[in-house]
Amino acid sequence: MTVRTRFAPSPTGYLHIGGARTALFSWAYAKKHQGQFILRIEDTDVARSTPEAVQAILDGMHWLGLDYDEGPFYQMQRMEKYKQVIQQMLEAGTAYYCYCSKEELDALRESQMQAGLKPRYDGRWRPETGKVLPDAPKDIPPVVRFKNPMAGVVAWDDLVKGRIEISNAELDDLIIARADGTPTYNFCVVVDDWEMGVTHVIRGDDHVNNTPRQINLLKALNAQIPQYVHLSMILGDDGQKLSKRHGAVSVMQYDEDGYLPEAVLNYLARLGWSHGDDEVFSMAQFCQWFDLDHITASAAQFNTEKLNWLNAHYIKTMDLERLAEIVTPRLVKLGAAPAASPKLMDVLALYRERANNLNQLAAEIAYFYRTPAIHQADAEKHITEDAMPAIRHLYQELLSCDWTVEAIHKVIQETVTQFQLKFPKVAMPLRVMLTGIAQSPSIDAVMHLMGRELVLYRMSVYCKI
RNA sequence: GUCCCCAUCGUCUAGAGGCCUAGGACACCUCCCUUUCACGGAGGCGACCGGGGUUCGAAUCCCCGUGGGGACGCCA
Repeated sequence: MTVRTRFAPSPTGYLHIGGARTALFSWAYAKKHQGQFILRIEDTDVARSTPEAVQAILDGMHWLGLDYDEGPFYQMQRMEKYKQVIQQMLEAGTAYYCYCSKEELDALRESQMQAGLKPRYDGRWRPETGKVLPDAPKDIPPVVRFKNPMAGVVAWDDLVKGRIEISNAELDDLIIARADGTPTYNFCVVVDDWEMGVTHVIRGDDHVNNTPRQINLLKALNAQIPQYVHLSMILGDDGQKLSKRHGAVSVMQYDEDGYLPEAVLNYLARLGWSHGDDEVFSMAQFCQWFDLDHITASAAQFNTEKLNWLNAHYIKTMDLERLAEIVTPRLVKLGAAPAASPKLMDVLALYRERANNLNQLAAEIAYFYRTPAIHQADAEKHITEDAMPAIRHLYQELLSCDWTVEAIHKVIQETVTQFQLKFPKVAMPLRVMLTGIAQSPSIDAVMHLMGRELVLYRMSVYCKI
């Protein structure tokens, strides 16, 4: 039997980091077993679902490169199927109409909570042999409830958490169709997973409580029960639960913040899963290695610093041409359109090991393509009167020396020697004049990249020549 | 409240009863490299939640406790 997994987000917000990891694991598991990965949009909550959220999820998946073999399927487009199954269940007696009003149910829940009980539907409209049901009120449109077994336990061997058993006494008759006829989440999931032949349900562990209900539903439909894989949640950097109000950001925000998708993916892959001591690996490698046995059952705290490290690693090692492509728009945003000279790829080759995100990288090289912003404190500290004679001399020498890193270095060295200074005494003011700040790669390499004309121009501003 | 889940360095984790004096990675600290900042290299700091069992032997298995989390919707 081929493996079929799915990612089934509800379009009520963007794709966040937890959802992304769930999608990644589902995707990888399908890839690993040459199976299919299905994308299904669970949009039955019409009030909260939006087309913008659908697009945001699609964008997030695309940015991460999580491609799907089937879908996206939209549950709202599958209404006929659901209604058909509900009708069958009604006829088979595995579901029934319930005429309780919302107010009635709220009151019931309230009183049960008061009494210290688990709030549950009390089965007042559940048909039972020998039981007399009240007359159906004409003014209340009924919901449809599933007739959950009263006795026994539901059990499954969760591929992450191990065996989980829940007593049916803990469960109540859940609503599978609202008063307006639209089916509800647990029911749609069951019908879809069944019909789409999903073999492994990989999802967040906030769904473990839904699993026994879904299994009962599946059994009532005589459907095959899939394997369940419940992933524990991802906590924020501060150890707190991620929520819309607190720290849960769109994966697209990572793009905006200068992260590479391969870094985010690699980071996520290692969050809650491991392969010995391996930390850095490609998605191709991940798909070969990925297994359910090494998924952690406990919650994992997100660590931005480790993500930064991975991001830096990928910036340092990725294809230069692609790096240039990605950095260009970020430079433009800073008002520094990359020009013909110096070649962006050459600049990046020298600078990329210094940055751990793309925005920072763009900001660091911007002065090649626009006037540098002079850092006042650095300027005051390094561009001092006693350094100026040497700088002026150097300016003259640079007018005509060979324009190679070695030649430039030699000229600076000779100047330093001639004026009996330490190397930094000349290099630091030079650095600030050319770049605006006191940190840069090797100054001769920077000058070489910058070109004679620009170097002399920026020096001249200070040399009063 | 009821049910369910979880528990190794600050963080992500390795660990399937002896290989554990508990390994790796991020972060942090020191040193080296160096012309500044980085990168890189070499070291260092640092953990099995507590208590009982089982066993010749427990981070690993069992029980209890504690702590954390989740679920209890005509949301998904």
